[in-house]
Amino acid sequence: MPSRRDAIADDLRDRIATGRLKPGDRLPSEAHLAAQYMVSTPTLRNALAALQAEGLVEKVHGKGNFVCRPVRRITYVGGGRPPGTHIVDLAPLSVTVRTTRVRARGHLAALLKLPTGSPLTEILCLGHEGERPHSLARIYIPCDLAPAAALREALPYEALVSRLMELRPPLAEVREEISVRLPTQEEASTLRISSALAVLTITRQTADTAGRVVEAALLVLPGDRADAVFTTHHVIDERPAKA
Amino acid sequence: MPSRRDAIADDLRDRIATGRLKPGDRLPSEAHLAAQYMVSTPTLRNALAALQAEGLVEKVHGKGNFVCRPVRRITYVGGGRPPGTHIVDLAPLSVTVRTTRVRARGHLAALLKLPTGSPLTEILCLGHEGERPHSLARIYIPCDLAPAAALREALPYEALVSRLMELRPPLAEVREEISVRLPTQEEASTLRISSALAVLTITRQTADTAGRVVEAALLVLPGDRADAVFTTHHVIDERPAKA
DNA sequence: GAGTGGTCTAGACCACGAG
DNA sequence: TCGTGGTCTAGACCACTCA
Repeated sequence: MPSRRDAIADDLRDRIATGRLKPGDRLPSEAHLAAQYMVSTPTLRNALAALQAEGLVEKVHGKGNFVCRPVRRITYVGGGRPPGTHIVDLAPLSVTVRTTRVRARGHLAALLKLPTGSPLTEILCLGHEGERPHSLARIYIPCDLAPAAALREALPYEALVSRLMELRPPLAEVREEISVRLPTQEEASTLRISSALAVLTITRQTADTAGRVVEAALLVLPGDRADAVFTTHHVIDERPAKA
Repeated sequence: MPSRRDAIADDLRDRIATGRLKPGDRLPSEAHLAAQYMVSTPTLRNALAALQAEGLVEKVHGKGNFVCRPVRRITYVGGGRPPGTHIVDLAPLSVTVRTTRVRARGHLAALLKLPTGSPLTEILCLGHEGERPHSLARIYIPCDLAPAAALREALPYEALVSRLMELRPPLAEVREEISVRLPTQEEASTLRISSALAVLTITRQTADTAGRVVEAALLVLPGDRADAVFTTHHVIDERPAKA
């Protein structure tokens, strides 16, 4: 037997799917809905929490619950092909960039294969689509490969990427590790997502032909709208069936 | 000001992190904890729900709340290198396999680039580690490439994989699409995870040298213990800076 | 049957947003 | 100020597990 919470969530999902509730619409107040479904407020709120975790409904304190606009999906394309933006390749995208200098420590030092304390340039990117932020990237580069002076704050994102291309030796290997977790409180507020909405994280390690790690990137993408795609080409089987 | 729920969750997290609560331990009953923290049961349960979503605590109806054993992380290695298991490469792993015949429809047909209704062999894999299931894979192969007769139910997983290697033409391209979502109710119960724990899904499309899709795979991995890793090698820059 | 978690109720009080 | 959601309470009743 489905719980009332699930029944209500299903009904609301259906109302949204069939367009009886349209994107951007404000739902009736929780008290109203609770009366309508003849349940108590906590039960109704539980149902809404489910929809919220699915990214269907957005709660705004003091205003109400709103049907989320169907989000344009963000596709992260893996493998870091030399030319081309690599964070996200979608049109109406603005990226806020902030560059600072930090020092490698802990996990980051290991990722870059540098001793703790090595100076790094940190590039903080916040991708936007219209008003809504939708991706967060922290890129770390050893200072000698990207002196902060060469990456002025004022540089727009596109310029920054091509600047990096010039500065760095040709890339040879990209390793991308993907995992899922709940956002930190900071990430949730930066991305303006519910802290119950899981995020896709990509840890990217880029090495040059000599095997030196020239960049480490930590990307955080909201799980409700992010995909990652990897395409691997197998150049002709050189060693036919070894095992 | 942190809510009581968060304060309690933080405290319990800390108790687990510092080993005052050990993996496998049963927590005091909810009523007991509620009294201890001087909150009502719903509030305490909210705190536990947070830990549950993080995979730190497992609730067992009628028995109690238990600290999860630190899960061995599952690493999915992308790029489908010809030899080698591709779902998961960890040692104490048993896979339950079930083979059936189905017909392509909807999304699946598109994925395989086959007309709707085409006969397929479905291979259902459930990866285990000890008692606990930890990965779910549905693999679809056009029947002519893998006649069900050739893949008998009795085949263990390893044998099945090598059998497939023999049957199919050499693979040329693997496309893997990754996303995050909440598990379906069925997936949650099959994997024995909370339905609030996001899963990592991998949709893998494998094509042969002629561009024909020879396999589609839908993988579902619990978000609290699954990673995916992709390594891309850039063979020498053949076309130096096109754009 | 005793103890556990699962679900739900019918309120209370606070914090936020807008007029 | 008023309506909204955010949090919390102190119970009730049911379902499951285990002795």
